[in-house]
Amino acid sequence: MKPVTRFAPSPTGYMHIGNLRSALYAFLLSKHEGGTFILRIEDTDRERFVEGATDVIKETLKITGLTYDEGPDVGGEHGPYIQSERLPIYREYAKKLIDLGHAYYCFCSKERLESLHGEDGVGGYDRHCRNLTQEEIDAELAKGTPYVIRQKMPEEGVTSYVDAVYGEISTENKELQDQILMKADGYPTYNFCHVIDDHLMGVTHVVRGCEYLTSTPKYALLYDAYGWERPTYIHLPLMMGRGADGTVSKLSKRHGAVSFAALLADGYLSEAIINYIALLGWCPKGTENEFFTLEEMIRVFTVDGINKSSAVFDYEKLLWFNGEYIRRMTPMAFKEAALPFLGEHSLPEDKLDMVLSLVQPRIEKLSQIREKIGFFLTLPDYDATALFPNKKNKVTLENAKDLLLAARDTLSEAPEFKSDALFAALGAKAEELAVKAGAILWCVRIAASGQAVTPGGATEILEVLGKDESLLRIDEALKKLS
RNA sequence: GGCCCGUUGGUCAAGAGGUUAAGACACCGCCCUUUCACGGCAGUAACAGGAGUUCGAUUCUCCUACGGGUCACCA
Repeated sequence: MKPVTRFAPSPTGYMHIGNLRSALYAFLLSKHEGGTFILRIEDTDRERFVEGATDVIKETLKITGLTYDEGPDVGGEHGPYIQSERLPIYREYAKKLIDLGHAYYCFCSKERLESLHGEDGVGGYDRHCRNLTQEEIDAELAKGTPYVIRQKMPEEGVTSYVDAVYGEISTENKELQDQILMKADGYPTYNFCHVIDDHLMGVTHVVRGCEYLTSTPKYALLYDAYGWERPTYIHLPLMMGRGADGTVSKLSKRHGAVSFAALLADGYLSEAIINYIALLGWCPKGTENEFFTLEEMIRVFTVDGINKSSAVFDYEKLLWFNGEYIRRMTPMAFKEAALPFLGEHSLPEDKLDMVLSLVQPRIEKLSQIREKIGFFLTLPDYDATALFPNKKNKVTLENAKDLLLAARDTLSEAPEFKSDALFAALGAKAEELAVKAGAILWCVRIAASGQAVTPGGATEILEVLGKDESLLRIDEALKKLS
């Protein structure tokens, strides 16, 4: 039987990369064996519902290439795929569970429930309504008392299941709370509806974060109560973030950009993000390669490569991955990706292409483009006495002016303002003056850019600037040096 | 606090009783070079601690410590 997996996010308005990784693994697991990947929207919390949030989810899956076979917009034989549209189903199954003796009505007020909790907020339900008589239940129902439906946990014994990653997980049944299955507002809780849906949708492998590791026995019990076959559970190690104080905890906003959209906006590439998070908690067998397309991941993905211990999200390494991906882009692809990050500029098309080719190997995320190319647009105010001297090229404040004057002569006579030609001409000039080519090139580059570190060498910068602007900038430098 | 899970260099990680304990990021050095970056080469750095089991434990068991997760009418 081919595996059926699902990604079942809540529409919270943004896609956390931890969630995205869960989606990725679920996708890879099913696709590795040609199975089915389902998208299901878990929107049963009406208070947290965010307008348009479902679109964010769909958009993210589209960009990343995690195409789902069944879901809200693509349909499928197990729909609807939005939980708020499945309410009658949950009611039916809740009723059935009561009849089966594994659930019961609870009429306790929220006030009463709160009084049960200690000052630390920890404390469970005292099962007050667990043993109401049918008469008492009917009376409350007739009165219209608001109620919830709770799962009736076994009072003794042990419930265990085998997780594909963590192995056997056992819990004493006395540790299990009679958790709420149906809320007073008629909506189901996650604890209930995800089980119903997973079963009804034929999900064979439940892939999710390991924050569910300890509550899964309760879900397993639900499967058992209905007489359904339990799915294979695959809990994933958590993605952690390191705070400024050095402590680690579940990756959250205080650790930096954690939503897929925020990462994109910061100039990270979708492919790089996917590649990086794939390797956070999973390691392909039999290869040291770290670069994978989605197709390659599908081919090599196996559950036994999934790690048990949580992993700290390392922005440094993501940045490195991103830089690698940027360097591997075709000039055309890079241009397309870079355009939204360029901002206002006056570069003509041909010059823009050259600038981009200079910048592409030197940035690690697209948002770094602007600062890199700023000097092309306007010459920064710079301190000549600090920038010109350079020991390696034997440039001093004293000879810089002469070198620049010589360069100016050469450049003003240059028939063609192209990098290669200028490089040759300046080289010849250096030879004539018996100085290192580097000396003259250094001076020119500083004058042309006004900064010590630039994308591209001196003559490439000159070509982009053009003859007039280049000479202007050299004159400016000469003024500063005198 | 109860319960559950985890622990290999700063980070991600390979490893499956006998290895010089891989590799990647970061860092450091050198080379290349028209600055920087890229690229190439080299280097620093790890099995949390203690008991067992075993001829032999990073690897198996137990304990401790530390870290994390979970105990909602959130998912």
